[in-house]
Amino acid sequence: MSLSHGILGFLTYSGMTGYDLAKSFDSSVSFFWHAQNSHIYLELGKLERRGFVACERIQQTDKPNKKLYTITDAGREEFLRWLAEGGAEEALGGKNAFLMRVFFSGNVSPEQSIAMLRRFADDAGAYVAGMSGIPQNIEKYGAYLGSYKSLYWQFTADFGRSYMAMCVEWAESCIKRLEELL
Amino acid sequence: MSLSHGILGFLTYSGMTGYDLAKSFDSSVSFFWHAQNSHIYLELGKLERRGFVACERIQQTDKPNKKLYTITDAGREEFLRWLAEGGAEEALGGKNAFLMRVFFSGNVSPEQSIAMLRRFADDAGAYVAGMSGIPQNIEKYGAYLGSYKSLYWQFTADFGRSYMAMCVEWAESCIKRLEELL
DNA sequence: AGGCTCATGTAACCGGTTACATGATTAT
DNA sequence: ATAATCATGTAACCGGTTACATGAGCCT
Repeated sequence: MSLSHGILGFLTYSGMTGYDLAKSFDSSVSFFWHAQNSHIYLELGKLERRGFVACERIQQTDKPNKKLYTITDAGREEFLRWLAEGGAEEALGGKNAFLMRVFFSGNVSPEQSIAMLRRFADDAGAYVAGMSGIPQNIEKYGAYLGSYKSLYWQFTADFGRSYMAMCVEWAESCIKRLEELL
Repeated sequence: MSLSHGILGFLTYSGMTGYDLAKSFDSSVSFFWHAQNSHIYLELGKLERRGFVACERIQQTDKPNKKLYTITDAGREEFLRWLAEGGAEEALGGKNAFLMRVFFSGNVSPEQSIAMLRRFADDAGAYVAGMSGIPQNIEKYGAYLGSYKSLYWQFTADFGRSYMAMCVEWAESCIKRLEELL
């Protein structure tokens, strides 16, 4: 149950609508957590039923009406509890369907595998390129968040870049070894 | 639907029981894909209903009776189709609950974050240590699989090691930056 | 008129986990 | 005796995805 904790996390910054939350996810954590808006609305309902968030209906004349969610004391408590609970395994023991494909690629030709790895390396490169907007975002919202909080944002972005770089290096070395077989 | 394709992959090597498959997953792909035995049995049933595997009941006197599953032509076709379909995004856009925690760690003290990152680095180190048996396994089963197929096994193990090394390096550098704040 | 942003949901489905449940045979 | 290995499953649940469905207001 992690999307709900992400929602609580964003709500510690300020009250938000489901729509706002979807945008926040998209502009800051999307490279390691993609959130469907339908899922966000679902989770907001659950969080409200559990008393972790409160909802206020806001009438608007210029735009459609909306529901503003704010985190409650119980929600804050739950959020901090989640932050403190260990869980490094999550990043380690995770499923990787791509590696499953690599594992069984002995069933296809080196040429086909090279093509797959090539595509992988290119995608990883494109991913890094897609992250280029993050520093701007960090600077933009960082002033509002404060330098301490934005430092952690920076950390996650660094992780993403290191990971992608590692992927590219790994794929290139696999390709080299396969090319020796041609 | 990826466990089912993993099952099909193992069945291209030889006919197996659900029990055998659980052991195979555990001894070769567990560091990037953990499979529950209950789940394996469930998927075998589905695969049989779809005609991708065939089942033969085998009576044994020395051990409990068992069900031997073999891949069908349709299964082989589906397996190759899956291998060919792209999907590099799977390794890239995946969810990472640990990074979610890092992202929001601006809500706790540097000391607490350092402790979390320390644990993460240690866990990553332990993970690499836990992979030490893999080269032996590759050598052991590699002779049976052939050098071409075991090369890909090697690739996945290399990925695991590189990833863990990257994690350790990243965590150490985060810790250093946090220690400057103390 | 057409497309964009704002705004909120429902329903069906699916892959996977957890907990539970059983029982034979072999080795110590 | 008892632990380990061999062997197979069921049921409830849960987090998440996909597809569907709606509609106001703003800008060009």
